[in-house]
Amino acid sequence: MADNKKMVEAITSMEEDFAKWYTDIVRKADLADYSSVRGCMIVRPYGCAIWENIHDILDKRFKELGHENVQMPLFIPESLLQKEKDHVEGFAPEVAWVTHGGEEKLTERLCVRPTSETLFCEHYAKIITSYRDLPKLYNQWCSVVRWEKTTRPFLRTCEFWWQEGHTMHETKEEAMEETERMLNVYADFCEQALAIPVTKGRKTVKEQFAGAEATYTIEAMMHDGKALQSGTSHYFGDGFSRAFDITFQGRDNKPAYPHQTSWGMSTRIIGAIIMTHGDDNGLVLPPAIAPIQVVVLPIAQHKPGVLEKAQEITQRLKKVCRVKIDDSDNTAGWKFAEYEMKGVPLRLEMGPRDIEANQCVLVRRDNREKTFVSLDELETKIPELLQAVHDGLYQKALANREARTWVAHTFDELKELAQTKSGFFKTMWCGDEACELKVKEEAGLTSRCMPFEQEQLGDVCPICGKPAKTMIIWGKAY
RNA sequence: CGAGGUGUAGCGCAGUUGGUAGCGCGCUUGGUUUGGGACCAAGAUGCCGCGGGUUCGAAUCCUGUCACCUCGACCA
Repeated sequence: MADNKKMVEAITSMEEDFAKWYTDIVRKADLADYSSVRGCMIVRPYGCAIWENIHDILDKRFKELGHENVQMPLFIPESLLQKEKDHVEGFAPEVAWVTHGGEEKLTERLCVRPTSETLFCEHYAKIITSYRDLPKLYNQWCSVVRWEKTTRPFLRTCEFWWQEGHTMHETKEEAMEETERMLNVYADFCEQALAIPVTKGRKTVKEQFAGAEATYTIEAMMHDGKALQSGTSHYFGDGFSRAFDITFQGRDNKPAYPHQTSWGMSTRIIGAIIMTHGDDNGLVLPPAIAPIQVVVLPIAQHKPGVLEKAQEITQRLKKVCRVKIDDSDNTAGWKFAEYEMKGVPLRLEMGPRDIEANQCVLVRRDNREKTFVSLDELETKIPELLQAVHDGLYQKALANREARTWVAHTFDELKELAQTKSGFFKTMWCGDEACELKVKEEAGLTSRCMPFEQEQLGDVCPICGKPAKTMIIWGKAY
């Protein structure tokens, strides 16, 4: 049996072709499909369920911190988009334009929102008049469109789903605190819900968001050593406020411009989950966002009592986890492979022999470790094992990041490392964009971030020899 | 946007010097099965990516176009 050709082709191994492995998982785990619209994906129910879980956790957290949800228009009039110079320059090359309504040509083109700063600002100008109106803490869940040239499901699609928070504050300090607070929300979410370790830091001016004064990022490392920007938080100062003429009367009775932030996390994070935890058997999902946390597989289910017992256990477990029973006619082996492909964190096997012994087998997805558990102890054992899977995933991801983090003290060393290794490359940096461009040209690396957790690796910039201002991480990014 | 590659059944693919399309899996029906992708039998499924052209005849040759993949460039 085992010697026969596999009935269903396995996915490409990571080692052989990481990019193909990735798309194999997207398709075979039923996360997403291609559509007839270039660069746009169909998020299938299983992928959608993951996104809904991400949504629910983040949304709850945002609301705890006082944010309110709104829905803005899908379209932005051209004149509105153009109000902030840097912003429009950054986005214009990749916006989609609506030029007609029915057969009639529009007097002004409408762009399909690539992000909604301008819409929020236009609205804020109307509703903010006094310091008593501040802060305004708005968030929107929606999809946006950016006409990307190269697309890959989840990682970069022309349309993607996200949340965008847009807040207005009385003072610079308050806005900067908000920027950092939301970055921390993302970082905690990645580590505690997704089991993805992230590096928090600031983007260089070159990599900063169009129109922002400061952009902060959480950078995650994928299994192949490439970096993925997993969430960003921006501080805008009062640039947009001035451009959109948003003013309020301050406590001192004088007019003032509010200080603004925006922050976002998108469906791209699903790509991060795939590439951080996945293996050659398929997807591996962190329990907190897994649509199915435990799959119950009755073995030899036609034998008397088996199916009934499995259904009874499933009902019971609904109180402690997201559980699904698969009582289809597929063979046990088929089901094992199927739910491994789908990344279900725990599998519960239950056959006639188990039932006789009042036990079942729990198998962890992350390491396939089997545990025999008494049916009376499931309610305590399952949460423990789900936690163990989470911890296992986090530790594995962390170990990969540590193993692929390198330090360079000279430019030659950096170039050498870039040639032979993949991952994060730490160096000191003088802060000049000229050096950043040189690293890109000669080492093929871009700056990922200047981490909040700094290390003193030396006194000079290894690229130009001038005094160093900061430690920076270089890498290749998705 | 540049270089290269691929489009044939739901999926993976074969299809010779042009002659009117096939295999495996999946799917449907019935039966036997079920502790690592089961077996037998009988079925259904094709605008050969799309548009032009050459030809008596095109999946096959020419041409245009669209999509996807890889590597660059670009990108919050």
